[in-house]
Amino acid sequence: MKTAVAATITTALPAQPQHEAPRAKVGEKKNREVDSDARVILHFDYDCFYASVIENAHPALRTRPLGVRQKSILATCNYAARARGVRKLMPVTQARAACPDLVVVCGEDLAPFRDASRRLWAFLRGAVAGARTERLGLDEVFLDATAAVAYNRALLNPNALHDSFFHLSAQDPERGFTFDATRFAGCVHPPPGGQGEQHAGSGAAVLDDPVRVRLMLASHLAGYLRRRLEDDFGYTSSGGISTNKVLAKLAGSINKPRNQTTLLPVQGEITIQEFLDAYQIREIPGIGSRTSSLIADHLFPPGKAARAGGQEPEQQTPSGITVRDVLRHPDMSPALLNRILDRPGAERGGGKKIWNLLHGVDASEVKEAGVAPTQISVEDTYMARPLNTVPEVLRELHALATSLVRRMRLDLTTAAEELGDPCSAGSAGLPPRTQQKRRWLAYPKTLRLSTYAHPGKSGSASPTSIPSISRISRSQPLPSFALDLGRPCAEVAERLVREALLPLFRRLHVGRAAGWNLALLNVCVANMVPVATDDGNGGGAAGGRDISRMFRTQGERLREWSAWEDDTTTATTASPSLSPPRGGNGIIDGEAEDGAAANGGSEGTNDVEDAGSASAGTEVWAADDGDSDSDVGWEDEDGASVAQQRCAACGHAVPIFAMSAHERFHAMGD
DNA sequence: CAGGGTCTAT
DNA sequence: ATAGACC
Repeated sequence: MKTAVAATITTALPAQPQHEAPRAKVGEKKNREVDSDARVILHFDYDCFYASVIENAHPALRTRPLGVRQKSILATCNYAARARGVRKLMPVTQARAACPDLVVVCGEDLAPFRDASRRLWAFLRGAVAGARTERLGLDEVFLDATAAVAYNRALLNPNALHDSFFHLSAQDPERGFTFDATRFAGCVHPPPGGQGEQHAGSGAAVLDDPVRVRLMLASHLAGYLRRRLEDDFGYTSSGGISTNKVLAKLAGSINKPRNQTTLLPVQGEITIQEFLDAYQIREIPGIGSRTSSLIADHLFPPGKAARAGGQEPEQQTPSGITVRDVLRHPDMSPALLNRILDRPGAERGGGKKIWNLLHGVDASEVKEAGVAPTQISVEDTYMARPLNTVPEVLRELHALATSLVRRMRLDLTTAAEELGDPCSAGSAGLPPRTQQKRRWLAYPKTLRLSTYAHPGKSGSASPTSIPSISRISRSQPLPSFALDLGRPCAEVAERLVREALLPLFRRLHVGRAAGWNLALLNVCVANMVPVATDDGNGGGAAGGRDISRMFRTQGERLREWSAWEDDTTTATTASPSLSPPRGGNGIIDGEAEDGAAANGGSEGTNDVEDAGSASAGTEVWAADDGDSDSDVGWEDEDGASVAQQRCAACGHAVPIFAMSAHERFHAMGD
């Protein structure tokens, strides 16, 4: 049946062009590596992610200006706060000055963010058969939808474009959504209407340009996925749709909160290049601060004439140098960039890579990440009061080691499914009180300790531009007792400190017995070795995702889509609900405790005082927990109210989609 | 500045 | 094994 549907529609369509000629590209004659527009890449960026996680756990905060604090700065803030002048990375004091009733929540424990990120990612990776997904940090995801888009393009019926159906799986024809193929979903850049552009509405005319059709289809896919992220999980996002990663990401930033943009490369380089030209080079993903300043310094040597903008000698940070400035520079070429960027440790084809990025060319693939991380690290900074004595260092090492061991157990183990033991068949109710048996998915071979000395004190370096003399590290094999699941985290951690971390510390700081002025400690495990499993593929890196490889070649994609193995198992097991075995606090408690803790001394005080005297902080928490309702009703865009449930634990009214997140926070606090 | 994380080059 | 660059 399923195949019948597909086959019918397929044969009703004219055969696909065997190969679409790649557009001519900058530097095409030199090099074949320039990417054709063959791919379709989506980029998702969850709007102010940390703040959204907090809001989902405490919906009453949604309507209030909210900032998420890490140490003394705001890691992020919601849009209500931004409307009142609060910005990302703004010092807390400054933010409070700008917005006195700002609600500030501590975001130093990343566990809730990590958890939310993983669930959203699990959804995205299971949503589109044959797609590969890559996570960038906690709040961004790339999705290579080339195969799915090709499949759906072949199924398009030119006579019923308004009533199209996007298939998310070739196996299950029911899985998908309807859409209007005569238009794009969301915004398009450059905006329609310019140049000699046809209006998109005119029937099959739209189908003429293959790249355009693919991106149109992809825009609907992105729109659908974003809607589900919002409706099912409570997370709004910004989406970018284009033909490679760098363009997709840039596209997504054009229309920021809760919107999406499809970047059309179709009018040839001119459009794309004009679009890119105005960006400061630092804003191009893949061009970091180091590269930017090397280029800026070369083009406009410091101490010489002012720049095009005629600005004052600003910080060298944003540099003001635009893509156009670089590309218009006399003699500019990949080779010149290579020379500019050449330094010990520099990437080999570095100049060419930057050159390509500046032209919107990016051949890098969307890398499907493994289930297990390749590295786990835990760190804390001590800018306000650097560490100088052995007892201080020991105390911090112990704290770090404890959370490291906890993280290892959380992220590197999985519930052990006893293969020959169907005892656990009644799995709905786990055996009460018994520890869930866990098994290592992968284990780290290496333990590393890094430190870095306070820049301002005694170790004089120019604090502004060069963070060069920063981290130093030593590593050694991870002792095997670290993998002992039978002992409490704290016990393992203690032994780890004594037998491994302290020796590493001595190796790092030979000579001085004290007085290191340490502003940072980082403990890390790395070099993960996948543990073999019975299911045929190693539990680690690429496990189980090889199948997506099958969809890469154009010629075979249809057949492969039809041959797609049932992916429902992967989809459902992809969202592991590891119950957090943490004894920690909810975020709110964490904030209160943070302020009261003896630990920091310096930065906690502000929060406590503010919370106590200034109305904002505590009031909200109190109202949030106890008083069930001054609650502003939940409304969606049109003002219709959103279905809510009462939380059994706290009685708070919570939108249904947010309930699971809300409950998790209770679970963590208890 | 924060707290992580990934990849690359020696 | 260690550092650097990017996010």
